[in-house]
Amino acid sequence: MTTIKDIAQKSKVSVATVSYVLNNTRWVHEEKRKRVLEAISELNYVPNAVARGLRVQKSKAISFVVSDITNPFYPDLAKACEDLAQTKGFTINILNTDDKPDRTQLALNQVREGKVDGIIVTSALEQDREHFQKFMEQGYVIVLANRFIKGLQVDSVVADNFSGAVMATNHLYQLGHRKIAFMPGIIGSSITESRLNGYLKAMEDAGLTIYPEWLTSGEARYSGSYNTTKFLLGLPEEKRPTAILSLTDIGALGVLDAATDLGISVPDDLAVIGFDDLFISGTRSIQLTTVSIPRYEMGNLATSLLLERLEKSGKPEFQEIVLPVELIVRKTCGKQK
Amino acid sequence: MTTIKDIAQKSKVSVATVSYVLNNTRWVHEEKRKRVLEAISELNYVPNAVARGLRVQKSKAISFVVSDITNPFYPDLAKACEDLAQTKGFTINILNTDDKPDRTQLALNQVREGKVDGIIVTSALEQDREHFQKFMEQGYVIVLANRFIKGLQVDSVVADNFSGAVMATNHLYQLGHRKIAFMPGIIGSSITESRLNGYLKAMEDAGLTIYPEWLTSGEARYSGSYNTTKFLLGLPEEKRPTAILSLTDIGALGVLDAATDLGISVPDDLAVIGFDDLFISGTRSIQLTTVSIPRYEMGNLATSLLLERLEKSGKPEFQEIVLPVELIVRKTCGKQK
DNA sequence: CTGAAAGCGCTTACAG
DNA sequence: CTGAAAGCGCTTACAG
Repeated sequence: MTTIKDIAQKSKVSVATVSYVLNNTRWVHEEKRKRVLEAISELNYVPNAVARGLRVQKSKAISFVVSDITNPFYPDLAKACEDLAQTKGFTINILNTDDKPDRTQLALNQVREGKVDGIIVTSALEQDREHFQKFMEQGYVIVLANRFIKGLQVDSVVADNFSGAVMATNHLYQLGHRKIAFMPGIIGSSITESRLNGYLKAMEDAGLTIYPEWLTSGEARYSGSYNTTKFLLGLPEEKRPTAILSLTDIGALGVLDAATDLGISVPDDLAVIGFDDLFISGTRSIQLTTVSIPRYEMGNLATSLLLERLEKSGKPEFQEIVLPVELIVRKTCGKQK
Repeated sequence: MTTIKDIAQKSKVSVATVSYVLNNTRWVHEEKRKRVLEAISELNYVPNAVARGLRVQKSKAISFVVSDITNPFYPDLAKACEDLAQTKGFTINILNTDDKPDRTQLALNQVREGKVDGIIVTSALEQDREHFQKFMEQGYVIVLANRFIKGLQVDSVVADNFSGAVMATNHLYQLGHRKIAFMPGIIGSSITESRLNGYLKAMEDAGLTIYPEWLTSGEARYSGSYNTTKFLLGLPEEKRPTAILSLTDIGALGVLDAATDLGISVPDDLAVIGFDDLFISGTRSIQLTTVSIPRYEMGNLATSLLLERLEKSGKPEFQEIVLPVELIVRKTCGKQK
């Protein structure tokens, strides 16, 4: 491995000078400068980032934590993060938590260990609150994206999930549906809560009744949604929903498949709406009506918030950004009944 | 920030001793040991990984490079990598190349800079050959997954793409198809090449003719495949394929949608087969016949190859693993004609 | 304009 | 069983 010392020797200057030309951080006599540059290219030298990091106490890396990168929702976020980070010379670490709090701790430790300078978490849960609180008190920087934690003072960028759920529910109502079920996701997630609240509000405003059986899911993935749908569609006539609002598009796929397997046709006998607007949802074979979440923008903003806070170590106001969402009407709700 | 020195002072031992209890690397008198442990938990100390990394010349991190994490094929690979890496205390960096060679260079530099110990690249291209060659000559470690580079001496784990294409083509042939088109992907990728060769071989063995127009794609994504399909289906009768073999499932979705938009029904008027067997492909609305690629296993093996090579610095034989694939027959090819 | 030297926070021979 | 000290490869006050 060739180091700065080798370059210094070969070009007959001090290591200091090499460092200065490397970083362009002070004027160096043209001739020396040239010698240094030559030595660098001859010896194929690339500076050691770890040594530099130790010295300047910065790693130029950030962690991006997701609950499951395998869920097509997250790669878009991660991509946005990497795209921006890369232009600033930052490297990005991915960490899957599977929504397990101890995995999130692992991510926090990456910054305590100095491996990364800051962290973006898209998988915040209510039970993380104290850990995050303490983490920030220790002076570390974190920004929340996608899911926030109520009342926690921290930078965050989320979608307007409440309004999204209201819009979706109203859409169903306007189409003539009166028995509208909502399938919540994991508890402790602000997404489940905001969307549930939006649904509840819209149902109440419409004077519709909600059967407790409708709110049992707790699992927004494909198979959980598939099973819940079979349960819902097996309910006695009066309680059997004519419309299902799924927490995610992936979940909605489970709803669709369960309906198919039950011989129930969508949208004629059942309306379904998802959340996210994944690429796949727009496909001719799916045509899912859904609430679109601006994922790329969310990842981008979260990253720029983090990078900003990393630059200026002051303690400016925390920013809580809420991104607007949009109802994308396609084919899974059908026409006016 | 609290350092090993603080712990040493507080517990009245040397920093060496602290280090030894931290790493459990030599026997320490029980009493001192206890004092150290107490100090650690009282001061909430966590060792600095960067300093350690500099000292031992290891970062305990690896890079995982993909062409585009947004393509649902890759997250499964990445997940496998992280799952395994995490159990060994390794952290993983994700880097998207968009199939641009200079981005790949960035990844190589991450290891030259000491940020990561090794690298798994799933997006190798023929034009990377020399860079990888030199990289390895410099003593750095790399393993190729998914795509390999012919003749390059390096650890690799890929799927048996050739056989997959043969199986797919034969399936179509047995169903009665005689005009079977193949839509290649990016050139320089071993995947395009192996699958193309498999297709060519099967077509030849069956004595079928191939029109050059059939091989024009060069784009395995959705929109490229969509457009190519429109082109193929617009060909004069004799050259118009009755079956299309897409390089990927995502591409096959484009084929499906183009057919739909053209009013051509699948599988009655057009058979389509993909590659990958993404989750979505098995869904009731898609039911895509496809060649399944064992992604998770591929990521897992690649990671364990890398980790192995990182441990034993000797130069054992390079391993070239080829994973078997499977034809998953679903609904997009229909019955015997 | 330039260099010698301290120091970032660790680990690990070396000596006792 | 334990400690003082060198050193990993850089950057950056400090002094000239």
